[in-house]
Order: sequence, then C-alpha cells, then structure tokens
Amino acid sequence: MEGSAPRRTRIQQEKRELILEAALEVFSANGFRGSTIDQIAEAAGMSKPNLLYYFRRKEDIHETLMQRLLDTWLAPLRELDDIGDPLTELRSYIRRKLEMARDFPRESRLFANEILQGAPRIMPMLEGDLKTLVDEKATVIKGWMRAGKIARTDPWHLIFSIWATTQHYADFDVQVRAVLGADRGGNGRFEDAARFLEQLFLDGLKPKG
Amino acid sequence: MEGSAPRRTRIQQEKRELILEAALEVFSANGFRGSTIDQIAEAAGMSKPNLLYYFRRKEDIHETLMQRLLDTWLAPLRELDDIGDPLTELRSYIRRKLEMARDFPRESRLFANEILQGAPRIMPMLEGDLKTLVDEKATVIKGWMRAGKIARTDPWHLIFSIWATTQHYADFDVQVRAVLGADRGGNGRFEDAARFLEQLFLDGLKPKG
DNA sequence: CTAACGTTTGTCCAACCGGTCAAAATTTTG
DNA sequence: CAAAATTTTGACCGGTTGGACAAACGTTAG
Repeated sequence: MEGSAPRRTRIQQEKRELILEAALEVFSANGFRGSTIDQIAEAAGMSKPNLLYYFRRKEDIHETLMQRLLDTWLAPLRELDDIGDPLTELRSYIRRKLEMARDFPRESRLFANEILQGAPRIMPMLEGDLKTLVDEKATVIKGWMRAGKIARTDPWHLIFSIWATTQHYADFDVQVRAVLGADRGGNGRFEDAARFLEQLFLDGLKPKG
Repeated sequence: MEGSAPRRTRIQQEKRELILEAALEVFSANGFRGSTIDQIAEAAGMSKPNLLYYFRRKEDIHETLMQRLLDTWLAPLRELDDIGDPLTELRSYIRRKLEMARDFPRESRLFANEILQGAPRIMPMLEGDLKTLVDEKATVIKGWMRAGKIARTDPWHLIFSIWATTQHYADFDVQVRAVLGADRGGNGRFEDAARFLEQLFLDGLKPKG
C-alpha cells in the first residue's frame, strides 16, 4: 500500500515546495484574487504552463497552502495543557503566539486574508476542528478558574484576545512600524510587545496598590 | 469663490453617496482587486458606464472611501482626553472602539484589507497624521503613569492592543461566530466581549488575592 | 418651444487572466 | 544507447475587466 496520495518524483517534490513558497509570498501580500498565476510563477522562477504542470488550478495551490498552514498555526493552542501552573501556561502560550507572528508573518496574513473575505474555503474547518479545539481548551481554562488559579472570565474571549493581540503584530505590521517610527519600530518591537502583553494579561492596567 | 472642489448638482451628490455605500459593501467583502466595477454598479442599481460617469476610475471610489473612513475611524482616539479619570477614559475608549467594530464592521474590514496589502494607498497618512496622533496620546498616557493613575507600561503597545482586541470582532467576525457557535455567537457576543475586555484591561488574569 | 446642460445607455476595445495543448527538451530506466 | 516517462515551453483560447465614447434621453432655464 502506497496510500492514496499521488506518487511523486524528486523533482515534483522540490518544484512543488518552490511553488508553495512563492505562492505564500504572493498570496499573503495580495490576497487570492489579487494574485496572478504569472506572479507566482515568476517568483518561483518558472513559466506559467510549467507551474500549472505541478498544480492544475490556482485554487489547488491555495488549498494546499491553507491545509499546511492550519496544522502548524494551531499547534501552540494544542499544546496548552492542564499540567503545569495555569498562569505560566497562558504566559508561554502568548509568548509562542507572538513568536509565530514574528517568524511567520506571511502565514498569519494569508490566514487573515481568508477570514476577512468571509472564510469561503475554510468555513467547515472553523465550525468543525477549530471550534472543537477551542471548546476543549475553554473547558481547561474554566477548570483553572474554578480552582482559583486565574481570575474568572469568559475563556473564549480570552482566547480571542490572545489571538488578536499577537497576530496584530503580523497582520498590521506596516501600521505598527509606521506608528512606532524608525527607532522604536526596529527589531526590538517584538520584545517590547512581549513585555507589554505579559503585563496586560497578568495584571491589567490598574496601578499597584 | 466656490472653493477648489468641483461643483456638484443634487443628483451628483445623491448618486455619489449611493455608489460609495455600494462600494463599501463590495470592497470590504472582496478587497480592492477582488471587486469589480460591475459588482459595485449592480449593488448601486446602475449601469457600469453610468457609475463611471460619477467616478472616472475604480481607484477614485476607493480613495474617496478611504479618506472618509479615516476621519471617523480615529475619532474615538482623538477624544481620549486628559480631563477625567484615566481608567475611566481608557475604559470608555475601549467601549467606543468596540461599538465601532459592532456598528461599522465594513469600514473596519476595508481598513484591514488596506493594511494587510501593505497600505499602498495610505502609507503617508500612517507615517504622518496617525503617528502624530498616537505619539500625542502616548504622551498623555505617560502622564497618567507618572502620576500613578495607571500602571507603567508601553503606551504605544497599549494602544495597539486596544485596536487589536476591538477590531478583531469586526475583521475576524466569521471566525468569532463560528467558534462561539449558534448560542454564544448571537447578538450578545459584543456584550460578552465588552465585559471581558474591561476586566482584562483593568485587572488582568491574576486571581484576586 | 428650444437651446444648453446634465444624465444614462449600448457598444466597443485592449489588456489581463486562468487554463489548454501539442510539441520540444530533458531525465529516467531497461 | 534507446525507449519510455517526465518536464518545460511557446502559442493559443475564451472569458473577464477597467475604461472610452458617441448617441440617446431627460431636465432646466430663457
């Protein structure tokens, strides 16, 4: 048994990777409809018909990209576990999400683009796997609240707020850099963000007293 | 002196409004390149050549829309003022931003689309007016911190986090609704979000001791 | 009424875009 | 090496899209 996946030669493996890398660059910058096959082909260093030899349709590239993305994208949340100190767990989840925004901004923007357009291609996944996962983690968080380990709030909105604040640094990167200016908007901005978010999520804004 | 703006008849005023409303609907749902003049014309109840009589180019519609948007979009931040209790000021800023996400989600998505694509059309504004405004408000917030009215943190990232968390409910609305499900994802979700965000920004997640 | 002006429409065009196809070039295999 | 299989390319196609344009239609003022 070779499995149901199509058999692929070495060249196919390599060229497909090349195309996916190029497509990630182009799609994340211009959105699906804003990107052309020619752009992707050029970014991958090949001709359009050649690219279409490896992916029959533009949608196939996008779909493959999206499937891969979702796996790795939700990994940090999957790791949020019941073992260990709750506040530490949450803090490291926030940190990992922020690192992903820093290291994989294109993936974040690809995802944001898809959601902004109404998630036409991944709606079933949102209502299925994603909802299941979030519900599961919400239960874990609720347990922490009942045990008095963290303050009582809405676990779903807590997760949303972590997604929102961390992904903001990838999706709205140009705005963040423009507002921070040349000095504060340099490479240190992610460490500043990490420090700020840690304080926000742990202590809020009330002055200590 | 009539000013430098082109003289417009009553019909022009009305039709232009009609077109802008239709274009907001279409652009915010499909992005700039994902939208066609035909779509906008149909949504506005007129023919394509007729629409092009009022706006010579597709870009002109988008530009007009964007200029109007920016004025109203930053109004809540402009109102953040030094008079009144700092924590109350911040709380009401958050509430107002969340209300805007609820009441003007199309505007939020239009803006998000523009930023995601690298803000090609509004970059000067981000580096100019927006940066100036944010820097100004950051100074106000710093004053509050020096006076011990709120905890010490980075004011710029504080503003980013408010933008991120509130706009998330407009930009990622489909995801929010999908994850919350039919019951919790109903109209009450904005009130839940308001309650959660108030707690997050004021007290954080540490359990009360 | 009619001339001037503003509005609307049908037709058309050139550029672009996703995708096909057959033939040529290359690589793999016996 | 030679046949078979795979990869690459140039030419092409039909549909879409942004936009031009002139003619027709409607409105308003003298």
